[in-house]
Amino acid sequence: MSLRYALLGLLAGEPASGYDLTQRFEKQLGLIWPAKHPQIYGELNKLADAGLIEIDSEGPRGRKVYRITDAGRAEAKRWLTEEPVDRTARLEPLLRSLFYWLMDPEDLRAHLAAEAAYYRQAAAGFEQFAADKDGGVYGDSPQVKSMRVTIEAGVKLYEALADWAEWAQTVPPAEPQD
Amino acid sequence: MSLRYALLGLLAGEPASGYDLTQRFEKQLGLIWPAKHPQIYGELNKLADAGLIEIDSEGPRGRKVYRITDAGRAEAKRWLTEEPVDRTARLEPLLRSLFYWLMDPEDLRAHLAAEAAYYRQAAAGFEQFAADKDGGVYGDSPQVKSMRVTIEAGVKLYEALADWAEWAQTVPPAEPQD
DNA sequence: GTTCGACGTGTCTCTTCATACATGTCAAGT
DNA sequence: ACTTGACATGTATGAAGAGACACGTCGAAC
Repeated sequence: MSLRYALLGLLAGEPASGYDLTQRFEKQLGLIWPAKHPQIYGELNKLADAGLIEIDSEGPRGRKVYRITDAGRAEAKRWLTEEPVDRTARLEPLLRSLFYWLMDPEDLRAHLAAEAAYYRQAAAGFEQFAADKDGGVYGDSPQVKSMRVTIEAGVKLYEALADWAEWAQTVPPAEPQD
Repeated sequence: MSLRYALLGLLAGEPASGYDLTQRFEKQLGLIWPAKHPQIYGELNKLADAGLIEIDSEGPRGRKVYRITDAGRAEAKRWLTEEPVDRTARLEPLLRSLFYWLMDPEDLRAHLAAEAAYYRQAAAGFEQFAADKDGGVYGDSPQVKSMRVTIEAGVKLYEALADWAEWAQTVPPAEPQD
């Protein structure tokens, strides 16, 4: 259900086509809410049928730019204020860590090093983004201010994971099991 | 696919029934990898068909205790060392934060306070768990050592989110939009 | 003129997961 | 004797999501 609101929220910021939105998911939203084009196009059609968005203009190659409607804006706001937050997290890397005792120590060392590197780099990516925002590269519209808050969550989250993976490397390995 | 390995990993630690495993997901794993009983029972039957687990004993009320097989242990190890880590994260609260600019400031304040409280409490839960482990309540088997590592991730992660939600409350609200 | 890469929208199929429904057992308290 | 709550395992249905397949367009480089 969240993808529906993600699209609605993005369109509340500015009109966009399915292709535009797919790019944004790929480049910006992938780390917090991934979505592929089949799902996006499908959901856009459902949103249009429901009258929450409408076609703003059509362009070359069948491009359809959508715009949010008043009903859509109201629905987005309703979601934000009335729908309970879904705090479900599904973190495969943490699930794996529960079974580290099954791994050979050398494999585990390599694994944790890769984990730390990945998370540190992801955090750095968010930080770069934050620096650009703070530097005014994107202006200071309300949307940009909210995005800055989201990015801060990304920084803190991925740094926490990087710190964890580094810390885990200092924990003495258990005897290997078979 | 991960649930399959979650069950395999848990059974590598000790034999358990579907009911036992459901309880563990509810009480311990819910915050990092939720799973409900229909999925668990279904997956257990598939694992048994594949010869990765087998029935250890049967008890009252149709209770079936499963035990991991050698093939299952090998498969779990293969997963841990050969399968690429899936670092996909899908965090609805962070997605929401992207659209905070659509909310009325007073609603947002209340929302962030609730977020901070929730994450702080979740972190405290993990910390309590960690303290028990460190206090030796659960012994110091290799499984417990791994779980201690996982718990540390939980602590760091949820504290990061709590810090974020508290920090976000200090960010001056944007002008309300309609 | 052709080729190539980005642009652009869609369908089909399969897996995963959530929710509701369905069924029955056993122990303990009243 | 009866009721209640925990124990215990399943099925049915539908939504969400991933990956493959499918089709067509436009601009730029060669």
